[in-house]
Amino acid sequence: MDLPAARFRIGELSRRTRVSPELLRAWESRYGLLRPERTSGGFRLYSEGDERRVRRMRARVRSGLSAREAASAALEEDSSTGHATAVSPALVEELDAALMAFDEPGAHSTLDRLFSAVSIEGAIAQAILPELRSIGARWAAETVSVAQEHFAATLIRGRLLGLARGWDEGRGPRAILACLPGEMHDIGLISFGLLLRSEGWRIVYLGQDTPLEAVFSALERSLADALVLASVERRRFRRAADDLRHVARGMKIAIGGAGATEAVARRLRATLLGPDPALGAVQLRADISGSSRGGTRIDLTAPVPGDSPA
Amino acid sequence: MDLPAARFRIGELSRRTRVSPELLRAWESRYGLLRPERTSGGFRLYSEGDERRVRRMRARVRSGLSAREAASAALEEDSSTGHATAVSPALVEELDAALMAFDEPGAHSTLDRLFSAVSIEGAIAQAILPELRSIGARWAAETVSVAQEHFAATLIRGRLLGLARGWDEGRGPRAILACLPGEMHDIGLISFGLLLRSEGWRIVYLGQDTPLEAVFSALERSLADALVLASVERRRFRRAADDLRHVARGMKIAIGGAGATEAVARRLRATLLGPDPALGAVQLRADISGSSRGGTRIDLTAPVPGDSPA
DNA sequence: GCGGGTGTGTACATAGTTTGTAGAGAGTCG
DNA sequence: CGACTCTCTACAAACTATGTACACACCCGC
Repeated sequence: MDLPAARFRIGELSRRTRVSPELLRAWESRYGLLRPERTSGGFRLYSEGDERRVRRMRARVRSGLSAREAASAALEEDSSTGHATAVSPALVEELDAALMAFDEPGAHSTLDRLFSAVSIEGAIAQAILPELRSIGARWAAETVSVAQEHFAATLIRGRLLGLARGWDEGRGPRAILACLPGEMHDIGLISFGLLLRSEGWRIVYLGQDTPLEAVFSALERSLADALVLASVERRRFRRAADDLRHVARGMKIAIGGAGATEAVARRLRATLLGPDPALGAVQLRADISGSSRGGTRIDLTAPVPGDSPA
Repeated sequence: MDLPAARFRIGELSRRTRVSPELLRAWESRYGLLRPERTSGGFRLYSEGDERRVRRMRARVRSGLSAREAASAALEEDSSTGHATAVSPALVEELDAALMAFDEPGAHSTLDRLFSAVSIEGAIAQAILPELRSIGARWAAETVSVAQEHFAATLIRGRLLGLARGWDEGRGPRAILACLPGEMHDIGLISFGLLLRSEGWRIVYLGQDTPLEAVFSALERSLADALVLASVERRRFRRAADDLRHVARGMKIAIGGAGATEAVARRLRATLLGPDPALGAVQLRADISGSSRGGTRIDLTAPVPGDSPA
């Protein structure tokens, strides 16, 4: 993972983080956020670590902190936690072993270490979702029992929900997340919400099996920038489509989960989210700021065939 | 995700607490409610502790105290960390107000205080279950909307699941808890689990919609002393009865939820749990140690008509 | 009931702070 | 040479501090 330390200049950092070069320099001189190397001619040379620090700073600012406080938080977090960027495969194996053995304390303690070793988002994207996908695959191949699958999904859902606090605070754009009526598979959607949150969004999470009435009510209240709907079954989208269509006008809608197809997306004038939640979060941000272009699908609801098995 | 001591300015505090900046300053100068740090330029910098204090103040004001008394109460509560044994009705009212107003941060902060004021079990038995029952009643009377009910149930389920850690550790008797296949109403069962846990039991929690296969698998592994099954619908018990009957031999079974009737209990040779989880926990302990006496029914799954509404 | 005092939330004017952005002029890189 | 970057300065918008004023409700003694 330590590649030969790629270095890039301010324009590149600006493009990657969507923070203007002027502002990057201001953050450096005012708050000491960055301490880039220099070329012999004096150009700044940044590393990926700098990029992460900028992202953290930006997320804090979006969550309502002043620039100065955001910078000091981003710097502090930098030094305090020796956050690795990659999850050790051993840890994922350990998680899998605990889940397969119905070892609840073991699984929780592994998850504790996972979350303290890397960011929550990293843990989700690099360990939890891959593990769930792996379980799903083995379940399909019948090398994992229904009981094991159910245990793993229930434990992980509880853990993720425990992380879902203060979702709606701060200042970023706001997304409303809901599973369609009848849909109980919510692990993918919760993961997506956590990743979106780390991108600076505020989340209004409506959960499993959300009555459309609750969706409308949330829309009326919350000045949302986007509505994200998920279901593994296409018929749920079809059933809800008519009611949702007249919402689609003023509102950016995104749909995900195995039931979300291109046809449904066209019908609702919605963005079709791809199978990778991390990419999906970026995609949604891009969509909001203008260009609408369907990328890969996000598998919002089915990292495990039955995360709430039927 | 817990940021290191984030400090924020008055506008952010205002947004978080929904109290105007003018009023925050007035509360500070008039009652000394807050004592924020200052930037070099003189801007106030608040902490999360300040935020909590404002929320407490606001809650007291809403419940009828004068501003001056509310402030002194909020300040006092700050210093006294002593565990009360009874939940203050004001706190329950505050929880209700936050839930009905879709105020997620407010609800979480009220729950935080609830849990820190009394034990988790006390909070559940004295505040959360009554509140859920009250919402259920008002939902039936149509003074609470589907959206409100769904919001409250989803938030509280997430919170309770977050408490469900290390359930299976220790040395007490062990109970396996599961909702029958298809059954999604699990808030009552989780509450029951938490109360049972506080009675010293170890809990194996299988969750919503548990395949019978997962139940059997857990039984084989765990040397359990009791099996607790819940459903709001009688047909789920009927459907599962045959498969469960031959389990009933070596195992103490208890059933609860609106679908659990005396007839079903007789058929499964199970104990019928009453509507009050706290009593139910005591009852189950008594049953295990010998005498089997059905008391009142535990409403394991329906403190809210649709805690996972369909 | 009725004036006057009090408690409380809100509004405003004026001054100062914070922060993102912009431009000039010179230098660097490929 | 063109595109990019450097430093320094400036500036405007948004926010905040302070102090004062005001509207309204409530309570009190009469």
